[in-house]
Amino acid sequence: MERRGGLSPEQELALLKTRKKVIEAVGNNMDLYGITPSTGHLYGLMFFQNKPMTLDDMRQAMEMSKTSMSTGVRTLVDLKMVNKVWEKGSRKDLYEVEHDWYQTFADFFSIKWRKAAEINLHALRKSRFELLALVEQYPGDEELEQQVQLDLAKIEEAIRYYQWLIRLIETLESQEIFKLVPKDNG
Amino acid sequence: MERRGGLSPEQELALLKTRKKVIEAVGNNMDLYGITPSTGHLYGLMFFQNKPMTLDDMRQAMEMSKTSMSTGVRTLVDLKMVNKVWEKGSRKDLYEVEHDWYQTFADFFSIKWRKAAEINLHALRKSRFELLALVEQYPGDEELEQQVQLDLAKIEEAIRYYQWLIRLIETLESQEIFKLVPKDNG
DNA sequence: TACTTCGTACAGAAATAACTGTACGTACTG
DNA sequence: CAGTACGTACAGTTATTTCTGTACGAAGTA
Repeated sequence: MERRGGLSPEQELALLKTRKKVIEAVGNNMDLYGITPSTGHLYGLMFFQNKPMTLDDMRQAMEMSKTSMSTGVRTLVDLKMVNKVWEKGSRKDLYEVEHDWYQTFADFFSIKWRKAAEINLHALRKSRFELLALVEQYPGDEELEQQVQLDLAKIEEAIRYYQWLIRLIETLESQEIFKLVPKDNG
Repeated sequence: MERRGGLSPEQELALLKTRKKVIEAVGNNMDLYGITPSTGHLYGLMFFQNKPMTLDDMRQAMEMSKTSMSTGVRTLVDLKMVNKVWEKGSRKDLYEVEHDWYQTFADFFSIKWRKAAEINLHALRKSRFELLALVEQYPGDEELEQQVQLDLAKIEEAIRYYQWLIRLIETLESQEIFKLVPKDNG
């Protein structure tokens, strides 16, 4: 029986077929991370690779341009889903997936959600300040005060929410979340 | 001083200007929820509305087609970010935002992330089953067993991760998360 | 029953995002 | 010092998504 890479063709085929289904399932749901389908597919491909990949490896496996691989892998590196690794003697950049998915999840929130929360929090606080100033500008104007109060109540509540969200993200960043929701199914 | 809706033009302008900045900040970051910018903007608009809106109200305020409002609001309703409300006497459908943002956050994970986690978990378990069957099909083939073992280890770890993720989402769904990460900044 | 009004399905147009090939800067190699 | 290999910026093309106008079914009204 002819063997390639230690496996018979049927065995290799069965392995690849099984991988493919997982790659597709995982890749399809990666839009939650704001990733395009093809970058998701690239990630899935790298997931089963047992050694770091170069851009040319990816290009060949994905049958796409090297430019696309470059931008796709950059997206994944920015999200810390993939790490750039060093191997002596190689001039090419090497990449491999971060296999700690708990960490990947935490990093995603740390990078994307935290940033959004901070931007919104800043806008809300500025808005609160401006509304309070507006009321002070027209002392005794009850109609104004009433209108402003409606907006202020919403803004205050939103501020509380974002503060909570940031605290939640911090429990992810500090690994404290695993004390609250343990990894093992105890 | 001329008054419209109880406020002077300058006051109204100041209020709208302040609102606009919040709407933009919030709307811009809504891509995290997989929502288009214009649907995000629609959400921001509705957020400051003090009464339920009809599709025609939205069309007018957004200066867009009614069809777009219909699809946009449907997206928001599907995500439970906006609720359809009933008002006697009105033939038109009325919508208002869900102001409990903690709930909105929890619903989002319940709807989107949980679904993705379950799909992936299913694919992974099926894959695990197939790989174990493959090994059984070729008893004593150490090379195969070794190769399969590499994939299996990754799959097992991924399964553990998704199980954890689903448990985390369940703490959101059950409000238990607020015991772990309290709303109030104690 | 005929006449409105409402929301949305659907097809085409407009806008946006993804992908490719070329070109170029950087860094090794001989 | 050429000469080569590498990664990516950039502009143009292709593909996808978003948005619009028309059309139509459902439900209310006279």
